[in-house]
Amino acid sequence: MKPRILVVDDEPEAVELIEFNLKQSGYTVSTATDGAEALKKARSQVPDLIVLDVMLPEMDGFEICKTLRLDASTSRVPIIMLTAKAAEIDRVLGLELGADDYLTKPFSTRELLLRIKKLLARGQAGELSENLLRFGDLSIDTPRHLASWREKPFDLTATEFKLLTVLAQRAGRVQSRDQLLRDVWEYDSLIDTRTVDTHMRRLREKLGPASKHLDTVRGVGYRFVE
Amino acid sequence: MKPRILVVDDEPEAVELIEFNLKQSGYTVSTATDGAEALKKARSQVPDLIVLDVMLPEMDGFEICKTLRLDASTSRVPIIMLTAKAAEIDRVLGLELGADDYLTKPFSTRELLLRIKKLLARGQAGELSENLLRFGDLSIDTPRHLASWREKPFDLTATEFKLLTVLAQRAGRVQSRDQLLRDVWEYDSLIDTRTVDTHMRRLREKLGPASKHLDTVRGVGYRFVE
DNA sequence: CCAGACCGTCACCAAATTGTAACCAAAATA
DNA sequence: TATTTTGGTTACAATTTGGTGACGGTCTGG
Repeated sequence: MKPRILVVDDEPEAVELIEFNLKQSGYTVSTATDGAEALKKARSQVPDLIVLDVMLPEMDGFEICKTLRLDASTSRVPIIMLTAKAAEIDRVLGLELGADDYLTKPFSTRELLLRIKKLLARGQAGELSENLLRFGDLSIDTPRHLASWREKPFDLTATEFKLLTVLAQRAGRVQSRDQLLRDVWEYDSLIDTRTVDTHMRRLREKLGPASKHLDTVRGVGYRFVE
Repeated sequence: MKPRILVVDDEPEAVELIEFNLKQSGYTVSTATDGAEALKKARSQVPDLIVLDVMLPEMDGFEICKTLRLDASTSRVPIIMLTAKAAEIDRVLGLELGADDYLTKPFSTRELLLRIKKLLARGQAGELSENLLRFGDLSIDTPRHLASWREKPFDLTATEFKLLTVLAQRAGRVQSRDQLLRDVWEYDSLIDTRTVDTHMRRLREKLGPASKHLDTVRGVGYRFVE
């Protein structure tokens, strides 16, 4: 999936130049030449990154940036500001505006491409790493309470999801049935340890091909393998 | 594209005066001299702004304002109220009516033009983005306390609206009942209660087709899906 | 003061989930 | 090979969970 980038600048030649280079590099590009158009496009199809010139007629880049930050859907889109004056930099990157990077004109295309690449990478890493576990085609998203195989979610019950999560979080290490009972069921007492087996079966059944990640270690317990 | 403005006043001379000045300033103007006519015109071709006199025969400006706010297509049109008494101002601008600005008669034409310009500018720039959540046909406008489906507003109570808002703001992430109690009801205590469920039911009922966004995650809580 | 809106609870019900036991197959052991 | 141990599988009853309708209390605008 090609990342979508919105380029905003009031000078058509500048836009064209950037657009050409970005497309060369494999991005999908949309453009705008004034604030209203920029906001409209940013909202109708939220881009993965925005390149935004500060100097614009009517609504300037600062305004646009601030506005985008206030809107839920666009508040996290990385923004690279293009600015003429070095003096503006602090404001651009500071809390008030919260742009993610800047370039002073004139800038080299290579430089712009590098910054874009960096920001896109950061976005993908940061967002996913924290609460999202990924093992090839299998992904587990804790806050959403969704586990999926190739983006197709499984229909897991609460216990099954927790069991899978606990195992995946300790991927590689064998977990005894007692450990699982403690961590998944939060029982002090001794419920039948065969309960774990039954849940493992159900989990495997629902996971289908993804159940290859669930190993039985005979005489010990279960293990999640990558 | 010239902004369209609807002027409503029962005194023909007043209407004429305003109309003349607005046209001078490059606006397209339509007029009405009573409530029924005003509503009809406002609906048939939604204006970009309405100048509305409070004192009108039969249906007064308050009524019209309220009615316009309830109608999907006109609920966001900025309204400037013309009022004789300073005492009415609170009510005009408050939540009940939600006019966007007011002028006490007599007023200078220059003043009116300034207010109009300000409101129209706001409308184009910030208004839509600021605190407006959009999920396909469903939109939630926090400051206006208005949630709507294809621009048709729901008739939600305060609690229902807040519940919807909190869920939508954390779209995707499951919220436990305890979390919802804390964030929507601002309870500290974790009393066992079915209150959340009941409100979800009422909310779903009112949302109709839009309730497809509201997922139940059995054993965990509720989730707003996009 | 009253009617109506709004809200928190409760009781009930259907459905989903879950723990357990009984049974079977495979692996380990002798 | 026979026996024992371990884990998989099936079935089922008990429990949990959430949806729903109803009720009474409170607040508010008229």
